[in-house]
Amino acid sequence: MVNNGDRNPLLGSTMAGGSCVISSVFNNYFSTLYPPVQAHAVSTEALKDRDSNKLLTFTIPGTTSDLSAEVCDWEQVVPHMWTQRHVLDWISYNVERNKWDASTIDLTQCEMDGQRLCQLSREDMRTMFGGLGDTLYDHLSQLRDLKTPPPSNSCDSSDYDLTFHLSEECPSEWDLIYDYIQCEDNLQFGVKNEIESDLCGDKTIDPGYYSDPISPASSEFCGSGSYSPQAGDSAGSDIDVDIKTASLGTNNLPSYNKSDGAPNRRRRGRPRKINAESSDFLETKKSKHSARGTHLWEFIRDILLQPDLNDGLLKWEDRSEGVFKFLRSEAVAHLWGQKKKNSSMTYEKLSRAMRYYYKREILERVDGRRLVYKFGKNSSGWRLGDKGSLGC
DNA sequence: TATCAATTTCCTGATT
DNA sequence: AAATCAGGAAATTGAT
Repeated sequence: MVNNGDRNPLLGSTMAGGSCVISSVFNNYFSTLYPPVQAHAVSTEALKDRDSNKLLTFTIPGTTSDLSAEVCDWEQVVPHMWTQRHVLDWISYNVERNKWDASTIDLTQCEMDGQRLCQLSREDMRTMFGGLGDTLYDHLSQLRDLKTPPPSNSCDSSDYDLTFHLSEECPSEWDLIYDYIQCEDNLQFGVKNEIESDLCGDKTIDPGYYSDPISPASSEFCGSGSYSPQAGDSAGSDIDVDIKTASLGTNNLPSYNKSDGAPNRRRRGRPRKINAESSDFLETKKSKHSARGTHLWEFIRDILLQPDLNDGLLKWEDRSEGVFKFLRSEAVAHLWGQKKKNSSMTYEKLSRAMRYYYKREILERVDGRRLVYKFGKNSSGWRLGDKGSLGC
C-alpha cells in the first residue's frame, strides 16, 4: 500500500514493475516537500486497538501522542482535516491501489489540504486526476461517510464520529475488510517506513528482502529510532526484525549464514518473529490467543463473494462449479500479504500455498488455464445457497 | 516443550 | 522472455 510516499512499505517489493515508477515519482515528490525528520518514540497506546473487535480509530491531529504529527497517516485523520501531506499520501495510496501510472498525474495539482480536497466535485477530480478522478472521488466519499453515524443495526456505532468497528457481529463487508486491512497495515508499516526513511534519508529498503542483520550490507541500516506497533500474530515482516532489533540495540540476532553465503539474502521460511523483549516493548496488537484467522482459501473465497467490492481482483468463471480466476494476481497477493502483515507476499508464493490445497482437496486443479482455480470438496461457503462466511 | 497445521520462502525445471 | 505452474525442501508461526 502506498501510504506515505517516502515511507512506502510495499512499492518496489511485491508489486509489478510499474509500481517502481509510482514509487519513485511520489518518493521524489515527498522528499522534496518533506525533508526527513527525526523519528520519535511512538506511543503504543495510540496504536493498539482496544479489543478483539478490531476497533480502528481516527484521531484528530495533535491529540494522540507523536504519532499523528510524525507519521501523518491519512487513515487516522478525518479527511477534512488532512494536511497537504495527508492528501499526497492518500493520492499515492490510490495510485498504488489502482496501479495507476503516477507519471500521468500532475503533482502540483496535489498540493492542497483536506478541506480543499473535500470541496472538489467529481468533475473537478476528473479534470485534475483524469481517469483516477472518479476513483479518488468515490474513495473520499467513502472515507467521509465513515464519519456519518450509520443507521442503527447490529454493528456497534458508539463513538462513531471517530471510530468504526469491524465487529464479529458484522464481519467481512469487503469495504470494511479492505479498510481494516489498509488501516492495520498503515499502523504496521507506515510507522516503520517513517522511521526507515527518516533515519535513512532517501534510502529505500526492500521489505521483502531484508538485509542480513549482521551482514555488512545491513550494517548500514540506521536505527536508533524507537518504534512501534506490532501485530501479535505471526508473520512479522522482515523489516520488523531489522527495525526492532536495530532500534533496541539487541545483539541476540541469529547468526545465521545462509549456505550460499550470499549477502542480502533472506533465509527460508516465514519471517522470524521478533523476540519477546522487543515484543513487550512494542506492544502487540492481537491477543496471544487470538484465532488464526481466515485461511488463504477463505480469504480468496470472501473476496469472490463480494463481487461489487473486490475491485476486479478475482472473478468467477463458473460460479456453480466453483471455478474462479485471478484477474490481478499480484494485487491479491499484496492484499493477502497485508492481512498477514507480510509485505513481501507475491503471487508466486501465494500460488504455492494454493497448490498445497490440491492435496487436501480444498482446491481442484484446472489444467491448462492460467490463474484459474476451482474450489474442491473440502472447501465451503462459496456455493450459491451455502451459508457463506460473509454477512451478519 | 513437543508436535502439528498452515503457511512462507526458496528453488529448479517445465509450460504457456 | 516473462509469467505462471509444479512440487520438493526447509523454515517459521500460532495453536494445542
